[in-house]
Amino acid sequence: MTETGHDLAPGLRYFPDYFDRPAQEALVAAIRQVVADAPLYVPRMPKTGKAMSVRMTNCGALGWVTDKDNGYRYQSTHPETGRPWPAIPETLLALWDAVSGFAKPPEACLVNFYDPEAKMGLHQDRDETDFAAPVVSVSLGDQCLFRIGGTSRSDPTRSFRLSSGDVFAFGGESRLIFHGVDRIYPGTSTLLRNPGRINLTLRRVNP
DNA sequence: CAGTGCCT
DNA sequence: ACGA
Repeated sequence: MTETGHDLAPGLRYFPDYFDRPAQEALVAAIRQVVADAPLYVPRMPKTGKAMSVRMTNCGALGWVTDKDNGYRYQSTHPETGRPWPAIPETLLALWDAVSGFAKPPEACLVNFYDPEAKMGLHQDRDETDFAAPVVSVSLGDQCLFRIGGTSRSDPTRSFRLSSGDVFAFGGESRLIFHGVDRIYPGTSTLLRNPGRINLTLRRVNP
């Protein structure tokens, strides 16, 4: 495992190619099982009801969801099936143990599927009740242009071209940084059957 | 403002 | 930069 910490803000950690190809394939198989149980759906913005460009699902005790009427929140059931979210795959729990430095396990794993046109605007992950634990993020499939700023929206930003198997963690002073995905580079990975990218985000929600 | 749509 |  390699960690590139240099030139990154305190609390930000980047592990390029954390997962090798066989591990990525195993992770994709596990995520396919999650999606078979908890289908991808289109999340909607609070108040406007505007569709986001990514499709989402979750695994874990809690999942991050958003809709027009109730906005951003965590809940224990899939918004369309009403069923509890499936368990977080073991590989991801092991990743959390290796990288988070946090004793308690993650409660939520948000699964975001980006097709080639999908984007995610700059935002903070701030719907958790406790920010002591880091957010741990895994990239699978096509490369993307990932942008990170600071804790204020107006802070300057830097961009990274993330590849399949890369892991990013934001903790400490960087737990609440703004971050987003500006573009997907279709055809840059053979991991998935279809062009696009999967992002997995592990979070601790409650203290 | 987890958005869009300009602009350079 | 916007207007929700």
